[in-house]
Amino acid sequence: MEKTFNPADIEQSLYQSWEEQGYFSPTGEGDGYCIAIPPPNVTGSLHMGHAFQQTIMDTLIRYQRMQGKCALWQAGTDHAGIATQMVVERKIAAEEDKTRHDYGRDAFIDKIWQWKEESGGTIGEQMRRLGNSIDWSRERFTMDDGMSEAVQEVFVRLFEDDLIYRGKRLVNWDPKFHTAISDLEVENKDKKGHMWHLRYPLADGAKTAEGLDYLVVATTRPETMLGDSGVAVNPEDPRYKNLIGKQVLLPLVNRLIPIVGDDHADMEKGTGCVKITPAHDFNDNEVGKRHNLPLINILDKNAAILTQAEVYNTTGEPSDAYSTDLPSEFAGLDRFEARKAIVAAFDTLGLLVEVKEHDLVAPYGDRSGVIIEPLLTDQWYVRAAPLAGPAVAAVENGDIEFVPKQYENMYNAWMRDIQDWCISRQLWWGHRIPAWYDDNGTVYVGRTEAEVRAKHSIGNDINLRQDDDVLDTWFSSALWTFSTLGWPNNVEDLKKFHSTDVLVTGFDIIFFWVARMIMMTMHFIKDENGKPQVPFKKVYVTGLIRDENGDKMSKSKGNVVDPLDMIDGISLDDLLEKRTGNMMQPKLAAKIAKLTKKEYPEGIEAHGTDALRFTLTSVASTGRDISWDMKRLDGYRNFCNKLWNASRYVLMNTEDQDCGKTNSNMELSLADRWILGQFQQTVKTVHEAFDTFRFDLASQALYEFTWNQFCDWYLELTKPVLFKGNESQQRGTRHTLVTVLEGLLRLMHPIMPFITETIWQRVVPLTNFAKTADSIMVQSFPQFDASKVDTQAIADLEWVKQFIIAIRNIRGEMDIAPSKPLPVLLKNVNENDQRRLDENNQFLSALAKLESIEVLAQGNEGPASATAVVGDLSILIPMAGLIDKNAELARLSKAIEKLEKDVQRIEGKLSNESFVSKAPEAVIKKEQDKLSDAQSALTKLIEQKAQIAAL
RNA sequence: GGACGAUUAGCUCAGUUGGGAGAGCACCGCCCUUACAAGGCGGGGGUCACUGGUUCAAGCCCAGUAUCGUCCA
Repeated sequence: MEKTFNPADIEQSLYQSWEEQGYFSPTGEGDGYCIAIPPPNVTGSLHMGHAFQQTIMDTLIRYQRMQGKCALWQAGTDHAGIATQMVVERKIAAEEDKTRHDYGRDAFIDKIWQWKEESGGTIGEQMRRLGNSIDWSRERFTMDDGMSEAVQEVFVRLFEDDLIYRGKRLVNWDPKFHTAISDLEVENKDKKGHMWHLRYPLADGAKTAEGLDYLVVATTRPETMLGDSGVAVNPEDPRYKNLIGKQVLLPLVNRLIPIVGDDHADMEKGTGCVKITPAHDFNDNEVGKRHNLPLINILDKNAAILTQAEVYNTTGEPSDAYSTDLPSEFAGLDRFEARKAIVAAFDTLGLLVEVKEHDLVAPYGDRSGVIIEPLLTDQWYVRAAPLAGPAVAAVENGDIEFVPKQYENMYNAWMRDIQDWCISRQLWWGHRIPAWYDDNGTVYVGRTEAEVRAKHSIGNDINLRQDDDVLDTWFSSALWTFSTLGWPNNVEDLKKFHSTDVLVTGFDIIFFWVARMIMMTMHFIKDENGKPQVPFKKVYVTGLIRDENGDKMSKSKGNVVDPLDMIDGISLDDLLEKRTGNMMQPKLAAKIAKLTKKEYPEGIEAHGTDALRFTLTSVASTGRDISWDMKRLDGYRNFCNKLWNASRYVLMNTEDQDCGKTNSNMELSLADRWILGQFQQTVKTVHEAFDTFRFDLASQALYEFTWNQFCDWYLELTKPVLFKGNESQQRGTRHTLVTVLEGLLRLMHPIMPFITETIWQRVVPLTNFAKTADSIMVQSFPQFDASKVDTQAIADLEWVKQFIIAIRNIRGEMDIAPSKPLPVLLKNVNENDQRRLDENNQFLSALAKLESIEVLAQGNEGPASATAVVGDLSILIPMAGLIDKNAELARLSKAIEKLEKDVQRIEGKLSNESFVSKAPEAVIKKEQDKLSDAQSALTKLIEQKAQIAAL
């Protein structure tokens, strides 16, 4: 073996061979166990969130596979409507200077498929680098034939069940992408803006209570006044209530619009008068509905002012309630240009009362980054409320469980007042809506045009045109668990693997995806008794991985760390290029470069996949966010190296030697019996941790055992046996070495697949382990065996450790070279001590580096010595020529002080009457034992100090 | 404004029916001891955000305050 662990040498070839051997396929004899991956965006590349969640999924899958389950990790990607369309649009713009319209819809879609063939596999390749044991033969894509069929089927059935409808509604319109988006895709951000106070003259000589012939409305969006169809005042407002039913003459457009009384107008706020623009504001839309105000649309799909307005009644039918004329000077102006122009026009007319600074909340498209415009359009909706009922119940009754539990609150809160889901998108890339219109605009829904014609007896002479729109990508994602398993055609896998067992995901998509999957799945997938099936039994919610300062990682901040760069390493220059290469703004690039140089002056070293995975599991505690710490990754890389070298030691001492595989004539040392027991405890802890999704505790237990028990103590304890023991002792220890290491590797494998496989291949032939195939990943997972926990051995070895540590402590504090063998004298040796001494002389001498051990006769105080206490036993190291008197006095004083504090504290506790009378007996006993131990040690040290002081 | 979460060593974080404050990294001292210097041995370091309450006993339970974060309005 190499002297240092070099992950790059082993990872890729190992992965390839696993994949070729078909080890990722569900072949186990046991029950089905399935995890459906949250499908990454097909245009995406691997980020830390993926690495985090996928490490957890792979750990779970590998664990369950080794537990004998028929384990399937179902993977794939989603088609990411907007994102993918944009990528390809940018590509044809750059390469051919063409737009998608130059191509036309069909040719453009061909172009996207072509792009997908060439570049859609990127993230899959990256996922392989993580060691993910995904059954790639079952990889799915939300636009593939089977899934498209599922989408179509679901749409049609929901429509037939009256759970999908079409309507002209106000939607969140993205003026950059020219599509509607759902509520969830809107981010509301605080922003500094203005509040304009505009004067609206009253019509027909009406006057306010104060005798004014105008109203003043306050608005943050003056440009929308072109679409006003009313003014609202509070019905209780003494200033204006007499005006309800009267009209104002809308300036610039000279439109007579009514004054209505509505609670929406807040007397305390602004001027108390609110202009109502039902076609461009969600609140106004509600007010308009209540008062039957027409909707006047004044914006086109770019959010620029129309030449002619569109007027509709409240049911969305075209209306001639108002003229469609608009002032020509604003036509074609972008909404923000129009704002300036309209404010200027009001000013000119003397109708601008005042402009105030105002904090407002503006809606932004989460992908486009532009301000969303409420716009009146025809869209398709899923009726959410009926679907939400069973979905809420499933979480309530425990069919679905969130881990950690508190996320159930978040889920419930959202589900309680769930809004209908706008599912149509004005894009080309996606599942085209299976709806057709005749020339009268009547809509027919069906799987194909032929089906529609047949069902509704529409002859071929009648023209039918399919809806141009596609479905929201999340619509297909909502079917993920069952459509990937073959629904609606093949139900075999569905039987075996559905409901899936765990969903591992981030809290940020609980609404987008988790909730919708639950609703859709429960509506469509029923068990043999007709009971709705849940898509997954558990939802393990992870936190976000943030940068070292706790900031969210984002490209524009330039603080993104690529997991592959942690695996392979990257130079500073390459990292700078990666972070600033495609920046539009040079200023930002300079800032990012500076930050990067500061954070990673030497770039990033290679750490390997196993170290990355171990780091990720070790920070996976309870669903909270994680500030990424590169130092921790370094630490776990060192851990890999430690394991590597420990294995190197084991192999050096066992390969080509008799490890007791056939010869059972062997003697186990105390250390052997001890480490076997410690290993069992670790097995137990790891099981418990995995079963409760506490990957951090699993990692911690593995780390603690491997480094602090196996390496620091056990391997050292094998040296005296291997170097000086007899045949059967050596055989026993070799046997234990390979047995424990082999088991440990299997125990660690779910978290660290590569290093464990590599070492295991070398170790397993030396053991009696009956392997079932030629890879660690399909072997059985270690099971806890209480019979192998030898409590006597554990107690004895703890004593041995205490003894050794006591001497090392004196060595360390007294600056005695580790190479200097020490003579040791012992006082107060009881029977048990004597037995332990006799049995472990060799261990003690070797690990504490002793020249001799001598038990002093009763009453013999011994020479002036440095002293330590283990139980009743006093350990003396003669000072002569070795130890400075004052140094030893200082050391003793320190130890005495510490003990005195302990004694004082415990005495205080025990002398407290109410403690003694009320605390459980076990607790009191423990305190009493602690006290007598401390007192006894204290007495010994005080005596010792006096003796030395007297010298 | 409402809900939830967080606040523990210099940093990143554990702390599971309330009963001895922990880990990794960083820090200090000694050591190239035949698995490992990406190492070994030893050591220092915390008013568990604050205030009050319950209890024999509070990092943990309760109430309030502060700061930060997230979601919702």
